Amino acid sequence: MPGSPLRLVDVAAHAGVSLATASRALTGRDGVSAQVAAHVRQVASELGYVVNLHARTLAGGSTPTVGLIVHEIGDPYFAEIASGVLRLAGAEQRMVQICHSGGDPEVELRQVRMLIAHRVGVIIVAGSGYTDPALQAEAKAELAAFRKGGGRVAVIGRHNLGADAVVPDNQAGGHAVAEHLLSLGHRRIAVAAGPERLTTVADRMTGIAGALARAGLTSAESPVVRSDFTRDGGRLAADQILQRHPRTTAIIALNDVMAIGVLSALRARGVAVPAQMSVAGFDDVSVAADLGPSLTTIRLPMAQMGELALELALKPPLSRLRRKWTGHQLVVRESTGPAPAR
Amino acid sequence: MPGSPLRLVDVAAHAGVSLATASRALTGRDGVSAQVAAHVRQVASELGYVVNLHARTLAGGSTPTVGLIVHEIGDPYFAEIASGVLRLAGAEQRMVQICHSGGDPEVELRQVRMLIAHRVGVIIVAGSGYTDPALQAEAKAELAAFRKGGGRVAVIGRHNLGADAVVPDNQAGGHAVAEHLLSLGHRRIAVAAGPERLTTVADRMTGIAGALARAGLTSAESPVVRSDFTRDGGRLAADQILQRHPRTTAIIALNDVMAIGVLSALRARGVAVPAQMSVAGFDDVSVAADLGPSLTTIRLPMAQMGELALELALKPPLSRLRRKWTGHQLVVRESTGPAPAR
DNA sequence: CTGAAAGCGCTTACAG
DNA sequence: CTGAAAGCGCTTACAG
Repeated sequence: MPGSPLRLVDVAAHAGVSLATASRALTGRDGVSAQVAAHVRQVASELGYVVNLHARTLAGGSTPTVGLIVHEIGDPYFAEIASGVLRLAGAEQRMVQICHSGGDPEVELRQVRMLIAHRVGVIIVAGSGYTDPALQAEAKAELAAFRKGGGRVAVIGRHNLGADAVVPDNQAGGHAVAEHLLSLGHRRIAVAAGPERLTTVADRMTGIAGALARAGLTSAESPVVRSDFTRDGGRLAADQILQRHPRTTAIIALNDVMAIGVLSALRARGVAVPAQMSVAGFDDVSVAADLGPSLTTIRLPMAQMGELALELALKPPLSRLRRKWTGHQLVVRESTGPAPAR
Repeated sequence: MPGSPLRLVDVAAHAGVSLATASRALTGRDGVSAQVAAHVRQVASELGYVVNLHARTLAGGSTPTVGLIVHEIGDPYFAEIASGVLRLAGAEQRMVQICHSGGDPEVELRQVRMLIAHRVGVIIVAGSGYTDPALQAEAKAELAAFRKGGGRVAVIGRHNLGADAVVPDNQAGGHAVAEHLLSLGHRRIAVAAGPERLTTVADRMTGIAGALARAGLTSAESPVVRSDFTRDGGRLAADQILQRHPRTTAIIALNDVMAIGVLSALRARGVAVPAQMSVAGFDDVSVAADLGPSLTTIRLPMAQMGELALELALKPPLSRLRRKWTGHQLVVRESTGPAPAR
């Protein structure tokens, strides 16, 4: 029965109450007797009434729509986060608008503005923050105004956005992978890193560098090669490491997608993993277990992080900022092994 | 400068024209001189004006928002399709609302209704159709009414939804994988299939069955094991094949995600791929090349399919239905090899 | 607790 | 080509 959608007046008429009363009943406002409210809701659901979101929003009601900003939805890290957000949003009867930032603070700002202009009720920024707070200063100001107007915000990662945050265990995770490789006897450990400006990269590096320094490795023994946070970036980084740091016996890629690129480059060059070179990643995207060889990595609960972020945003705001740490877990698989004897 | 958003009246005042003229200028309606229109647009962009979508939609204007229904965004097949949709939508200044159907026709119907109730302008249904048209009859009726009201619809896959469609080359692709395995000398080829009611499954099966029958394989030599269209489904199917059809030398999984599960189960059981068992998938998700062993599969251009679907939906509707075939490509990698000698 | 009325920011006939 | 006015379907002060 896909007829022309019925309006709140229709529901009101059926229920024998005024438009105002019907509105109050359905929005859960008080100012209606519980009986009348229940009756109206009953009638509405029997009629299959669905509020016109645009009318509601225009009239100043709250908007249930969630805006989610990711770097790139085709990246499994973000796809899994989005999956968590969608799951919870579905249960809460909320729609989710997803947009790409490409990991570019300017695009991110544009998307934030777009979402605000479209009057979403909730904004979730996933993906890394930027080590230079200036890069997010404008977005922070926009979001502050948005919150003042009743909007809700949560971020995933260490951002400078002044919002409740789900914070991945990046530093501790970095420490853990590095310790793992050291314990296998590696003393020449290279890092395939993503862009320097990302806090995710910086934090993981901090954890790794701390562990390596404590073990007495010099910077010549633990070179860092910068590249993109993508599969191709991983390939490039691996090639550079092989060329410039030929004594390397282990590579830590700062995320799994890069690690996949690293493995691919090593295979192309005929370098056996882990016999000649150990490789570790970060995130534990769902395919990590199925790679050839399966990937040792740090597990982060991406889908849960997405749910948690939405949950945070939906809670009544506190005067102080909330911060939820995700925890992490070292998952040892085939791609890491003892350092080759020399 | 995140102040309170400015309205069209403000732009009109700045430009020295009436509200109506400003509206016509910005929506591209005619009834304004080109000069005035250009001036208004200039002023609007200088002021950073962004239309209030809800007011526009309520007033009867067209809604730029795109609704995208996928089975599950965490599945790389859908993540890659979504990536294509988001890319084009971004270029067209459109927001995309994504929701999960879980591959369940009832949920799909509910989501279609939700999107219509939320007055999106475009609906894209990705994921397989259902072999039983009755399962989509209601959704088809809803979408027909939606289109009559000016809404635009496109689907990806062979649906019974009466809409323009991007149709993956499922049957021809199925034929091609089967031929590939036959050419390698396999005569005991099992299929790890997804749910029977999905047209994607049916079409891929048809292609495979045709090739196998032409080669003279009996149904005992080419058993079909049904399971979920997931990694776990693939594991289960592989275990069953090993148990009940021990002479099998090749397994075709009806999508890559299942193939990943098959590879995983075979590894757990110590079955060498491709020495003892060849494995092929379907889709060529981006990790297929990096699995251990890398996966022979049929490549479908997922991201492009997403773009194409949105492109179709955005074109002026034709009286007849449009149908775009995707093409396919057999990608041979390490997971398939000659049938083992007996 | 309930209802009549104003108003949210647009678009679109309707006049000129 | 341009403008004044009605109306989209809600919510929310404002009266009662």
